[in-house]
Amino acid sequence: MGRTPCCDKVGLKKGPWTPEEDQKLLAYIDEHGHGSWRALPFKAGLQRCGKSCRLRWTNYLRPDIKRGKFSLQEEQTIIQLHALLGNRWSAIATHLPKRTDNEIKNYWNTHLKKRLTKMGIDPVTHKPKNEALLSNDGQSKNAANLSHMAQWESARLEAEARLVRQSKLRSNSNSNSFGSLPGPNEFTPVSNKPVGPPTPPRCPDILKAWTGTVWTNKPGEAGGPPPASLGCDLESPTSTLSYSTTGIGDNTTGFIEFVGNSSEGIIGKEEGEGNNWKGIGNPSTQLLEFKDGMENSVSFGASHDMTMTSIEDAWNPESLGGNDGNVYSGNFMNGFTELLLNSSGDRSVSDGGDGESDSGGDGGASGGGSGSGSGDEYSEDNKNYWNSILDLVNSSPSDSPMF
DNA sequence: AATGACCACAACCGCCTACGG
DNA sequence: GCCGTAGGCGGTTGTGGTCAT
Repeated sequence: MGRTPCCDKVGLKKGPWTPEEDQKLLAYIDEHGHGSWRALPFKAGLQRCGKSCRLRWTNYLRPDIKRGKFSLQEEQTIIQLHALLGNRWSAIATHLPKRTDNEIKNYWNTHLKKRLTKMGIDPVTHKPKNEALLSNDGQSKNAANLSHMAQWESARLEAEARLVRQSKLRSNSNSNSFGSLPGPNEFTPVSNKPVGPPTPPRCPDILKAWTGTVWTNKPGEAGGPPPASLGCDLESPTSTLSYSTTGIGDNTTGFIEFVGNSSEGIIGKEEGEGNNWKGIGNPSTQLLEFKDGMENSVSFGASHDMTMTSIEDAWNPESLGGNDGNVYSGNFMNGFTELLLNSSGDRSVSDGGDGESDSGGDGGASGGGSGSGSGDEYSEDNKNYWNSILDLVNSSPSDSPMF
């Protein structure tokens, strides 16, 4: 409040960086690390404020930044994560290695947002634009469920970020060489301030849990979850998940419990605004409980490889509006991606060569989002859209850096 | 060729939070 | 507990490039 901007000092340069300035900044950080950003400009001989230097470094000069066009998969990931997290660009960026939050934000605002709008999908809610006109019943129920899920994942990411911070604080044994590159938002080459090892992007566990809810069979079987090699194959062999609920969205209590063996500590948030986080346990048995205002509660742990027990009520096919008992009946590349790309009209699928045909059927927001149509169509569109998002999580290739 | 509209992206601004004294 | 500082985050603006007329 009322703090003077760091760039108010007379004589400090603003605006685009010159190659010379870039060179100075690079050379200085390469040799000394950035240390205190405030002191850096003077030491490096730059007529810039520290904040400007930091931004230039994190958004442009950092050696682990990938520049250029976003791949199809990156686009999918951004959309899917945005549907879950909203405009939390830094959180989204943690799932897109080598991309900065600023870059993702810009790309969203200039490309993806428009594309979704074109499709007739509200880029904020990721729902069909005039869904508000639709009747309630099952659809709003579904939306409520999805909203809940998004809340969970959002809260989980928040907790995960805390975990990272804590582990960074604990860690004091790693150098800051440029050789091993951490995630985009974790690169902190401070010479005298060791940082933790780069943490690989982690699987959004809760999404797996969501998708898991509709697996009716065992892994590998038809209707069952994909084998570990297809999803996130994270090493936490003793992790378990138990879940019981009488329905998300009603006033009874749902409960998920993750028990893991991660070596990381316990994280938790207590007494949020309307949401309560509770950290329970020790490094070998972690529990994180989330309660929302509706007395639903979910517990997370920093663990993976969950085993689902009972969850039908929350995420059975009916609650998602499916009739065939299989939410994953659509192939993502043939569904959501095509839907997206077709509507964009300015891109072509270049990888894999699939997904170019089969435009009929349940093609989601067909017709470029005409904005008219029956409630049933919207119901289908909405369903397909979200299913595709969930599908993406589920169908990420094993070598995907994202999940 | 000139000009204006539009687009893409780098950079800035202001607020918030964590942290140390 | 209070205060000041540093750093992070998300929204917005500025600027250069491209396209259409």
